[in-house]
Amino acid sequence: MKANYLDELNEQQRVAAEHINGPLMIVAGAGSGKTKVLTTRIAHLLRNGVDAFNILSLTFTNKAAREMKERVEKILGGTEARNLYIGTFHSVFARLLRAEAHRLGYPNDFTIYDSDDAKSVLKTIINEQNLDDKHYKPALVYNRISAAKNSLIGPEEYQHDYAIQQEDMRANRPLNGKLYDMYAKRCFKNGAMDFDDLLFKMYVLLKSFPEVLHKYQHKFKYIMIDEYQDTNPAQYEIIKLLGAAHENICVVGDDAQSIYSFRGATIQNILQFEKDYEDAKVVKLEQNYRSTKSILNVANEVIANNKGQIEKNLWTDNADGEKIKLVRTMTDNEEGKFVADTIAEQKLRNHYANRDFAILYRTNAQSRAFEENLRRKAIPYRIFGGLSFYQRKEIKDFIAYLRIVTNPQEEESLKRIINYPVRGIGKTTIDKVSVIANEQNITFWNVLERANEFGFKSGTLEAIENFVIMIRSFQAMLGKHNAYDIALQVGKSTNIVKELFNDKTTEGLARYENIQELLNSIKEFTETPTEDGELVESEKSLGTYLQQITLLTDADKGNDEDSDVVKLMTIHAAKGLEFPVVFSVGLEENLFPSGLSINSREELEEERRLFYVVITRAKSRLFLTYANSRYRFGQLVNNESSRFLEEMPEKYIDRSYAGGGNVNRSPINNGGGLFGGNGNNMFDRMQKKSPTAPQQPAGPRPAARPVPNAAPSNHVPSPNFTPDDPAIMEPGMEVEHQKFGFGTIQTLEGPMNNRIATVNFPKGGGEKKIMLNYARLMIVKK
DNA sequence: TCATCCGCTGTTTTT
DNA sequence: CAGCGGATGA
Repeated sequence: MKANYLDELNEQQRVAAEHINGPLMIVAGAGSGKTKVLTTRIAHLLRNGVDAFNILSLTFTNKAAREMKERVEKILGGTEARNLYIGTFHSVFARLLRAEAHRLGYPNDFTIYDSDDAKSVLKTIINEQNLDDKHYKPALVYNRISAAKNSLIGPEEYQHDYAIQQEDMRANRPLNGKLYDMYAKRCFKNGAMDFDDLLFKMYVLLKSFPEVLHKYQHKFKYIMIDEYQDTNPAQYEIIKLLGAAHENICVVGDDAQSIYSFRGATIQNILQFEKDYEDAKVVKLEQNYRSTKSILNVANEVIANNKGQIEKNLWTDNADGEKIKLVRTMTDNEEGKFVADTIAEQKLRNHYANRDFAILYRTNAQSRAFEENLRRKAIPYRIFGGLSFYQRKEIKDFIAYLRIVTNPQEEESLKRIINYPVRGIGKTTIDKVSVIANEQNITFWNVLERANEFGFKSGTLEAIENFVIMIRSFQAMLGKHNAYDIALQVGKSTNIVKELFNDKTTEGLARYENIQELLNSIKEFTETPTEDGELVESEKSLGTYLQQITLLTDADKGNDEDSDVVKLMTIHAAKGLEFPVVFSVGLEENLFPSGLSINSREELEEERRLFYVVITRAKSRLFLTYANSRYRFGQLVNNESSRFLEEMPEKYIDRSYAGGGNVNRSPINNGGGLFGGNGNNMFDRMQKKSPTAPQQPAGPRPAARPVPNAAPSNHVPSPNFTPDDPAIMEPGMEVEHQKFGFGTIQTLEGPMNNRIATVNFPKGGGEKKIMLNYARLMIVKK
């Protein structure tokens, strides 16, 4: 261990890192070095005699967990660090449940359902109940169930809770509770837990088995929780139980970055920490080491619009840096083009590498315009999130086989593969098996095993029997062979690999490659040495592998973090990360803030925190972009700029960049040809397209609309019309306006960021007041 | 039983 | 503009 590990910390950081016993809350502002503090604190604990086996550190993402592990290893060296329990809530609990699930009546090799699996089960149940799945949409029902579980409300309680029942009645879905009950029973029968069960069942386990609780209380004497502001009631209660014996709970969080309430997180957990633990020590980390002053000041001012925060004053010693660039484009595609062009430009001009850029958006669907334009410019990029590798059809199909090998009672997967590849067991047969299974109260697999008892047609019976024999042959390999060998055998026996290999279409090829990648990942899994085998004996088993990958998101795939690519992801996915140059895109009403969140103060504040998060991802340069119109549902819709833009202090904003708020030209080529390069600038086109378009010509929504009223003269703008920066305009100059033609500036008034010019247009209707932020003028003669 | 085509419907955010 | 589910015909 490095001797001077505490030396690199500032005073507050050091106070936090040196705290050993008793509850501790670290309020860590964005970029204030909380990971450093956490990792140093772990080192400090060990230095002071705490056993690594007694430390539990919980994070929200695998990425955060991995980073923490790596950094701890750097301080400690690998061997000691290996004994620490560091992981996400979900993965750690899955691991514990793997050792204890039998107590709850689940197989220890229980299957973990991702949300697609869960919705699929729900859909089956809804249909079995003869309910309309257009009304009882699986996704909606799933959300209700998920919310309930995250609040530790079981099916019984759900059905007897008056308020909940009222809500469901009002939504005209009174049977949600019954569906919840049936869903829970079906999952149990399938030997499966969904994501929320990993928390819910963990709680039930600790609550119902005092000896288990005692065991883990004793084991985890020191508990640390990152991103505490994002914990939900289930997580909160589990932590409370686990920590009750020693109360060595250290939570780190930032209420300003709470962005997961849709997942049941409640900001109350962090706000109440001091009340929960009366002797809690509170340390605030207020120095930001990440961003420039401009960026940080904007972030601070924006977040000040939210109520009820923990008081803190985030500051930085860093340089002022450049102003934040605000850029408006006509369409989503132009937005993509602007970003790609600017990345190319910044690379040249400021010697950035691809990896220095991040494009961050509110919804995954926005990625396309950026992808296309980056590809066009041959800029390598990678999208994080979206459809996970493990959600692809061919991968899910293959994994379904593996799941059945370890857990044949799991019906969802069985139905997936029973006729894939096609082996003559169609829908009719599957339905029949389902009905028999329900009637006889046995599993789907049991029916298949005993197919000869149920009068299937001989051809069908034969197909079923062959299927059963094949699955059994895989199962026979368990224990004797590792996960990779079994997977290989599955690929061979089922002909899946060969079939995909022979499919020479582009999609077929891609699918083949994906399967190869899956096989490789399994191989890698079996060949990587285990981290520790303390709680689970066979870490390399197929069962472990399956549980692990379900909890993996696309962002976790591969450790190619160092690869030199531009990163695209949602703002949610970017939390905890930092980039030299950030593009925060799609800053429009109904998109960011989301149209679904603008009706309540709470939700709007969460969107604002999201805006805060995206701003604070940037180290030195930040671009904010929005488009006048973009495709949604295949339809072009007009957008107002985001209300959040109005909350930014004007003095840190540069609207002059490439046609943003003020002037439509690039500082580089001085010609506004950044987009399209057709010499036809955006403002020009917009005016021609819709002179009275409802959207504002530029800038965040102005209080009063400055559009000159009607009677536009038929002035045709000069072909080289390029608006100039209002800052350099002076009375007496001759200028051109797109509609009013040529004129002379009479007076200038108002602050720089909102200058109003009085211009006399001899042919354009005489004297006009022009708000320069919204209507552009080109200087003709000084 | 299976393949193809048409039409509908949906967009937050994630472990 | 997807992607999916349902209907339809072979």
